[in-house]
Amino acid sequence: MHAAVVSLHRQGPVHPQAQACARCELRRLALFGTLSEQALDCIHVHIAAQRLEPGQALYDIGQQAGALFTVRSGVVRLERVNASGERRVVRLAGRGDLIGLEALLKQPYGSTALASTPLEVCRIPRGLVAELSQSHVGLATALMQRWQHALAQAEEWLAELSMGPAQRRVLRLVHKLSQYAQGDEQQPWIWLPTRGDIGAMLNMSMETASRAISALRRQGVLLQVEPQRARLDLALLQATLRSDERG
Amino acid sequence: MHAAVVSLHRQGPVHPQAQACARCELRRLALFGTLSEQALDCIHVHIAAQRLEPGQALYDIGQQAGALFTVRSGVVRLERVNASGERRVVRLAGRGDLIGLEALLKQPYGSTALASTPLEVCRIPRGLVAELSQSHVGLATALMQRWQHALAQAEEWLAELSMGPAQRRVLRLVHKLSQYAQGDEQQPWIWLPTRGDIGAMLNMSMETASRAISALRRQGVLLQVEPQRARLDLALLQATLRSDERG
DNA sequence: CGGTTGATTGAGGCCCATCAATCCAGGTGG
DNA sequence: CCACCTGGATTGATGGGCCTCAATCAACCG
Repeated sequence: MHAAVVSLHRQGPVHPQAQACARCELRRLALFGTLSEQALDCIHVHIAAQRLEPGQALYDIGQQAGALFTVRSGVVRLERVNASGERRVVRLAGRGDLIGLEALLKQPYGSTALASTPLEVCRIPRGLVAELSQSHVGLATALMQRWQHALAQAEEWLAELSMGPAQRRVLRLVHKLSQYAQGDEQQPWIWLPTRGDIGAMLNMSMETASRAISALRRQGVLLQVEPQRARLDLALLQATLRSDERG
Repeated sequence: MHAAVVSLHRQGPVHPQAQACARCELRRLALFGTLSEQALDCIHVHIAAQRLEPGQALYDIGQQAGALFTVRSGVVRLERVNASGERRVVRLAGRGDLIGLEALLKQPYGSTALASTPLEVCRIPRGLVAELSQSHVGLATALMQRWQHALAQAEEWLAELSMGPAQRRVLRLVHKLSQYAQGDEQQPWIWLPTRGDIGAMLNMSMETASRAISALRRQGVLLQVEPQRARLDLALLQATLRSDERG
C-alpha cells in the first residue's frame, strides 16, 4: 500500500539535503527556485522523493495535511466526491506544479490526489517551509503565486471545461493535456485518461467520453489511439478548436 | 459610470485611517483583523469605502490590478467569459470576503467582479498590504488563508454546483445563498439572482432556472417569491436536500 | 483457457436547450 | 391618467444531445 520512498540524502558531512536540492533539475520551476544556494544550506529537514503507480493516492481528502508535494514527472488529478456521492476531478497537476498547499495552514487536505500516470514527486514537510519562510521573505510571494495559479486553474476548469457540448469539452481537454506531452513536436504523444476519468473531469458519462474520443480519431485529430495514450495532430487540433469556438 | 467614493478619513491629527479601521465593525472578519491596534497606526495609505449599485463592475478581467477589496455588505459575483463567448459565474463573495488578491502579485485581474446586490466594499491599495507585510509576518498567513478559501470555494463550485440534474443544482445554490441571508431565523429572506445569472452560475438556460425556482415555490421551499428575493423555509430546504441527495 | 477490467458501439428514452408566446412591473411621454 | 414601451420572468411545445441500459470486443492474467 505504501509507495516507495527514496531518500535524496547525499553521503556528505554537512547539509546533505541542500546538495540534493541544489542539483535538482527542476529547481527553477520548483518552490525553492527563488532561493539562493546559501538559503538551501538552511535545509535541515528531510525532503523525500516518492514514486507512485497510476491509481495510487498521494493523499486523501480530510487527512491532516503534513506535507506538500512538488510534481517531478507524471500527472496528478485532484478529486472530490460531492454530497450525492458523485466523483469530480477539479484540477490536474503536472511537472513543476505544487499541490497540497493546505498543509501550510495546518488544514486537512481539500481533495484527494491520485496518480494518473507513473508519478514522481518530492514530499516537502510542512515544517520545512515554515522554517525557511522565517528568514526568506521572498518565499511568501512564491507561495502566493502558487496559490493564485491553483485558483486560476480551478476557475479555468469551470469556464472552459464545464460548458458547451460534450465534443467541445473533450476537444479542450485534449488541448490541455497536450501541455503534458513528451516532445514538443508537431505530433506529440499525449497521455489519455481513463474514459471514466474523462467523464469525471468533464461531467459526462464514460460512454459519451468514449464516443467523443472516437470522433476525434475519425476526424484525424488523434492518430494511433491507445486506451491510455494517443498521438496528436497539434495543428489540426488548433484548427478544430478555432472553428468549433466560432460556430 | 464611476461609483461613489466615500473617504473614511477621520478629522484628526495623526494616522486618521488607522482610527477608521480600528472602529470598523468588520475588523475581526477582515484582512487586518489579526493586526494589533499599534499595527493599524502604520497605515498611511488611503483605504476608501465604495458603494455600487447592482450591475456595476468593481473591476474587469484583464485590468492591471491595483487594489483588493473587502466586502462590507452585499454580494459580488466573479465572472469569466470563455473562448466561445459564454458567460460563467465562477465564485460568489459576501460580507467579510476578500477579492482581487491577484493585485498583490501585480497580475491582471483573473475575472470580472460585478455587484449582484447593492454593495459596500473597502478598496485596499496594493501598496498598503506590501507595506504592512514587511513588518507583520502574520499578515502573510492571513493572506494565504484567504487564497485557500477562494480555492476551496471554486472547487466546491465544481463539485457541488456543476453536477447532477438542474433541480438539484438550484436547490444547492439556494442553500448556498441562505448563508447571505439577513436574519438567521427559520424563514429568512434571501437574495435571488436574476434567472440569467442563475443560469450562468449553474450552467443551464435561464428558462430552466426559472422553472426550477417555480418548482421550489410549488414545493413550499420558497415562500413569497419575488424576482430578486424570496422567503425561504430553511427546515424544508434541508429536508429536501437530504432526500434529494439520497434518491 | 475462462475470468476480469476497461473500451467501444448500438438502441431507446429522458432531460434540458431552444424557440416562442404571454405576463408583469416600472418608466416615459402624451 | 393612461397608452405605450421595455426588460425580465414565466410557461408551453418541440427537438436534440446525452444518459442509461446493454451487448460486444480487446487486453491482460492467473
